[in-house]
Amino acid sequence: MPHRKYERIPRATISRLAIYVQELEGMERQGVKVVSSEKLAVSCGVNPSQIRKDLAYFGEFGLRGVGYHVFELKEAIKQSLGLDRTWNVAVVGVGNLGRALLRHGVLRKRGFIIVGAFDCDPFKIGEEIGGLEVICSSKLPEKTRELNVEIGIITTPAERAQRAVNYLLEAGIKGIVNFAPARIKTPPNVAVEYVDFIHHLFSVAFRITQSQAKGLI
Amino acid sequence: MPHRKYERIPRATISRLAIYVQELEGMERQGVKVVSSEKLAVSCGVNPSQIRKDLAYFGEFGLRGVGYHVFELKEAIKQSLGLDRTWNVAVVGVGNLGRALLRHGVLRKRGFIIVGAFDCDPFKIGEEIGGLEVICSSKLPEKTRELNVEIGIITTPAERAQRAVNYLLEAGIKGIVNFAPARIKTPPNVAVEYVDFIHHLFSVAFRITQSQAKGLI
DNA sequence: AAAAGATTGTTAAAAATTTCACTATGCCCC
DNA sequence: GGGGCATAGTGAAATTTTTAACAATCTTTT
Ligand SMILES: NC(=O)c1ccc[n+]([C@@H]2O[C@H](COP(=O)([O-])OP(=O)(O)OC[C@H]3O[C@@H](n4cnc5c(N)ncnc54)[C@H](O)[C@@H]3O)[C@@H](O)[C@H]2O)c1
Ligand SMILES: NC(=O)c1ccc[n+]([C@@H]2O[C@H](COP(=O)([O-])OP(=O)(O)OC[C@H]3O[C@@H](n4cnc5c(N)ncnc54)[C@H](O)[C@@H]3O)[C@@H](O)[C@H]2O)c1
Repeated sequence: MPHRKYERIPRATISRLAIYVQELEGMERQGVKVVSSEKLAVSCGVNPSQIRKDLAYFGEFGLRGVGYHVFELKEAIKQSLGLDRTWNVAVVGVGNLGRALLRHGVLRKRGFIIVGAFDCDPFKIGEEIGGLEVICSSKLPEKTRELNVEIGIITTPAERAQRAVNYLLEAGIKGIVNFAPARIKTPPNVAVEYVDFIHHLFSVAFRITQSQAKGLI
Repeated sequence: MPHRKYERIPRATISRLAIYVQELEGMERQGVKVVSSEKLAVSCGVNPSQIRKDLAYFGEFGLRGVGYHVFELKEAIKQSLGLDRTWNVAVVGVGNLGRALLRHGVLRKRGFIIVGAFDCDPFKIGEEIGGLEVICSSKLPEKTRELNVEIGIITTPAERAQRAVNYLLEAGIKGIVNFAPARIKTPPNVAVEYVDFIHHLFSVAFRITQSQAKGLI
């Protein structure tokens, strides 16, 4: 079957593919060699058809009557997502969260190399964190280009997010992951994702409230 | 119109309501008193009908011909989400990320009070961070009940997440926000949310790859 | 006080996504 | 090598979610 390259791929599919990769890696560590859509579905908490459908957007990776080879499927998904290469990223805002990111190894392990760390606080500039020197954010456009940054990670306070984004846009950034709790304005050709952990707390609080309300009725 | 309390409310609606609150707070700071669904939609990046529909799940908050009163709408949404009260939360895993959360004021400002910080590392136990003493995670069930924790935040490494969750479940926790990149098993009456920032990086990488591929064709 | 203008709440239509059901295909055992 | 079993891939159906359209109603103007 030809790969459906021209079909629009649901956002939800991409986020599930990331979950599949995660679970496949777990299985790999446990020495599992082959897995069925049924089994993978259970461990990802989704419907088996959903998995098969999601994969069908990119090709055929399974063996009928058998299942999927864990390692191969993981590699195939990663390749489909564009993760069979490394990506240069920059962190803008070296506060509590920015530091946590710089110190955390998981990014590099996943192929996202932090090549720049920027802050506007003179006390932070020059400091070394996770093997990187903090650079003045006035040098953002220049350095972003120089370091060949493709993705920017915003960890400034909310009210500074747009300014930081503007600097990145100036340098022709292609994608942004925004941790600041503020919507940002970007041209349509820039991929933006929001990591909004407060929203998840809201959601949990709501669901608890709701299930308690239901219990009372 | 009666509130549609018995209708199932889409997950996506809840997450948008959180965005509305965010933007309404921004408008409030700028002194905006009244806003139309049209204007709010622009600043949230959604469709105006979507906003009116989302709000309709909970009641009527607007004034035809006028719009919504910013402060009142914000309060009404927060009340609908169960945020018109405080929630006791506990952080499990006081590493880079756990520390960032403990030091960050935004949680408290939103009504989520961190009442407990747990870690299994003997070198961390007893340390004071953000005004809280780090407690040994073996005391989790006991302390969780004692402190009346309702929501647990998991910031342990992925392979420890399930263990931490089990402790929380033992204590009858109602909701969990999991930052560790691992799916966790919980009974259906526990609300679980995943904050998976790597997924957002994956998504950005994919969208960049895709738009570049499109450009080449 | 009526008419015009604006904008909500709501119903209907459209679009997107998920799930189901079935067909095709591969492996294993006899 | 053929039959039975398992499971991927896929087209259709069901469901959910989003968008559009419009009647209801509030404010402002004349
Ligand atoms: N701390 C957390 O656990 C956490 C969790 C989720 C989201 N967030 C969000 O992430 C953001 C950062 O949180 P934090 O706790 O690290 O805050 P922080 O105040 O510790 O750090 C913010 C940093 O951004 C820098 N900064 C400000 N304006 C800048 C600019 N224009 N260019 C470059 N750097 C600039 C500041 O100097 C500071 O170092 C906030 O928006 C916060 O809401 C934080
Ligand atoms: N650092 C980041 O920026 C970042 C961002 C997103 C997600 N994460 C995820 O968050 C988690 C924590 O990241 P981190 O950088 O803080 O790691 P870390 O190694 O700095 O901290 C983990 C902490 O958990 C503690 N711990 C381990 N097992 C425990 C248990 N059973 N009970 C209680 N505490 C336990 C450890 O002692 C350690 O203090 C990881 O799963 C990571 O993938 C981190």
